[in-house]
Amino acid sequence: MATETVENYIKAIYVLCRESPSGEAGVVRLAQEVDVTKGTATSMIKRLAKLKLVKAPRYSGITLTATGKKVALDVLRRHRIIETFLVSTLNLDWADVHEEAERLEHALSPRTLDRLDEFLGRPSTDPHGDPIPSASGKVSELRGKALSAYIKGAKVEIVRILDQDRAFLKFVAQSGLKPGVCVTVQALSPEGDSITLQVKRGQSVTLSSSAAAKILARLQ
Amino acid sequence: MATETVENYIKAIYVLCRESPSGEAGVVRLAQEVDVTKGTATSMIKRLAKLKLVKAPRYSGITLTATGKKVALDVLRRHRIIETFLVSTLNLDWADVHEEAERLEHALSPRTLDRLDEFLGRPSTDPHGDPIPSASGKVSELRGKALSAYIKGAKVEIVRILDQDRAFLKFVAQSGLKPGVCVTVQALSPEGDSITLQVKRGQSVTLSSSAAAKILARLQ
DNA sequence: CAATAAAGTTTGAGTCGTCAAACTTTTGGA
DNA sequence: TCCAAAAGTTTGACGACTCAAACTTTATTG
Repeated sequence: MATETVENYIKAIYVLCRESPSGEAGVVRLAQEVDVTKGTATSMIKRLAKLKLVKAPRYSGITLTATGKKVALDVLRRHRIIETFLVSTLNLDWADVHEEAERLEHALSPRTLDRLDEFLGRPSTDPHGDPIPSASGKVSELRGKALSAYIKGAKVEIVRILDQDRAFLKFVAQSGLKPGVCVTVQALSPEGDSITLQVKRGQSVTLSSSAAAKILARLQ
Repeated sequence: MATETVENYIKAIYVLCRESPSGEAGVVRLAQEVDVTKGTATSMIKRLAKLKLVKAPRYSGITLTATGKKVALDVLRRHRIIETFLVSTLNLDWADVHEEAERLEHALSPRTLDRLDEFLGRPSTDPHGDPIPSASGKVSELRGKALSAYIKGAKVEIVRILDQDRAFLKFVAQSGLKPGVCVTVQALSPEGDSITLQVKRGQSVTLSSSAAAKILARLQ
């Protein structure tokens, strides 16, 4: 069984690979993500390579092996089920649950996880709209385009927020932009680099396009 | 903040002190409890003493300081609330939840714990009948005498099982002796060193008196 | 294309928690 | 009372994880 630290590295590598266009993770970003120095990250990567969880040619990008990917999806599944529980059952704040799940995800047996999943009604996404991998390790990474990609007048449903940063989530929630909410694109300002949304009658929000890029939505 | 390992040692010391007539814990028993060698236990005790969590004069008994006791009760509170959740909400087996709670208890923030406690309706005991310390660190260790202390014909209610061993709990549950259940003492056999209980009409169980000593009950 | 910045690696050292094995102190009978 | 067994301690070593700082390789850009 992978140690807690190993699981955290693997999860971070998975996320970084998703984010990067090349599909590879870098040492410096990884070190940031798991909050260690780059030297530490390098030496851990060596261990992960020895464990056959990652492929990491010297001075080159890091990728997960099939085994590594399995571990990552398993951790992610645990993480997202826990987040769902914390929000929908314990009514914890949407923006606060990430750190909490971060700790709990390593302490849950498969059996308890399954019971929790059952209790929650086998949800397919977590409160941020992130898809929950199946027990067998499948994820549907589809659904939605960035808000910034829609045209004026488009009526869309928010489906996912691509950022776990507390401050950002707090802002998003305050603006009423949780997954499931429907909004209309009211104005696009390429000069101002911003987008204005109507959330409800009489309530509208303006987002920078970098913020809008981290919010996925789909038509209607 | 105390590390996970430290918390485990403190919890074990607390439990051992309760059990022992002298109110002190010994190194060998402690080592058994946390599953390390006695040398390891000794060196950890030194660290705990440096942290002012225990008092441990050389070659003598271990006791918790006031701070240590606070830590112990805090861990115990987390442990027991989690056990309650696992049994009453997730319907996990009574006998299985101890190990699970053992891992989860270290990963729960105070806020989440409080929400969980609230969700469960602020229970005063866990599924084994063990009292849940209050958030401020109070426990009511009262309630009940060992089954073996009652006389023939006594009608009693099971209130607590003093053993977390899976096999024992499994047996106890199978016999229908969970906390809350009422039984009648049918026979006492000092020669056979056993006690026979009537659980329901037509169903009775015989326990060794050592087993009966680990089951607490109260009259009527 | 050279020089410098950025990315990545290595080295030496430290902490935490652990073990096995040798050792010392305490204790409970014969 | 004495002495083995039990309880407790010490020692030296190791694995997991970390850091700081020196170092090497790759990327960037003027």
